[in-house]
Amino acid sequence: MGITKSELFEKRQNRMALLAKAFDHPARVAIMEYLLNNQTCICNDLVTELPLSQSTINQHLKELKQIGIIKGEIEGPKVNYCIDVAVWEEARDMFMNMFSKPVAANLCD
Amino acid sequence: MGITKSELFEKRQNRMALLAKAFDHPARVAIMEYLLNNQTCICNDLVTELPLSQSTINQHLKELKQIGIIKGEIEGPKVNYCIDVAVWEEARDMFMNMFSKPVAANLCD
DNA sequence: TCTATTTACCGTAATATTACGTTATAACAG
DNA sequence: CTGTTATAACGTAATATTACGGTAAATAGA
Repeated sequence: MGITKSELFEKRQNRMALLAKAFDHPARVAIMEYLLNNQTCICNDLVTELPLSQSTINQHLKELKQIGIIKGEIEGPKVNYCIDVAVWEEARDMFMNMFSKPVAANLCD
Repeated sequence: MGITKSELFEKRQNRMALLAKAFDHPARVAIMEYLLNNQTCICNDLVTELPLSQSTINQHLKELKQIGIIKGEIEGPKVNYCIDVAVWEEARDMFMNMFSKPVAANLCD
């Protein structure tokens, strides 16, 4: 994107924005869902599963790893990816907290 | 961004990615939180509240409106913004569903 | 009518994202 | 050693995002 002035917002708001990025692209939603259903995967599993090239999928894995919500363990020539439970739970708590706030009935129509 | 090949993913995954965009920038998190706490707001409230220019804030409001998670009602020279409850609940359901799936203990370290 | 308030829109610059092809590397089987 | 498989890394092009200043339009009130 352009420059995001993250220094001007609360730490918590920046953190939530970062974690939301794990879900803000359909490929990353698909990858997270795959990991939820299969515990682990290697890049090639996703290449078979998703209609994207290996390099594109690898880029999404890299971004998810950068966010911290997944981890990769090198195992010979492969890398085993899995969800980082601590970060996953942090994200869950943040979204739960956001969505647990009461919302008034539509006030403008 | 670059081109997102949304036609290649499930409708649900594209929908989730869209809704996640309401939270993938700290300014939008701040706007959503402001609306949760105050029910409604006008653009100028946010200009006072947030360290961003009016045009930038207006752009974020436009994006949130495009996502559908907020609505705007014209009232004289002002526009009253509020959360669209139906879309909010759709987002809540999607994230709840995502985070309700059991996550295996870390399988790679 | 004049003015202040409020918002929307335009243009711009800088930067990030998405996607792919290509190439490099590392482990393993034969 | 060679070929296969798996992944990462590099370069690129196209497009989206973020942010701002400036400007225009619309309403409310003096």
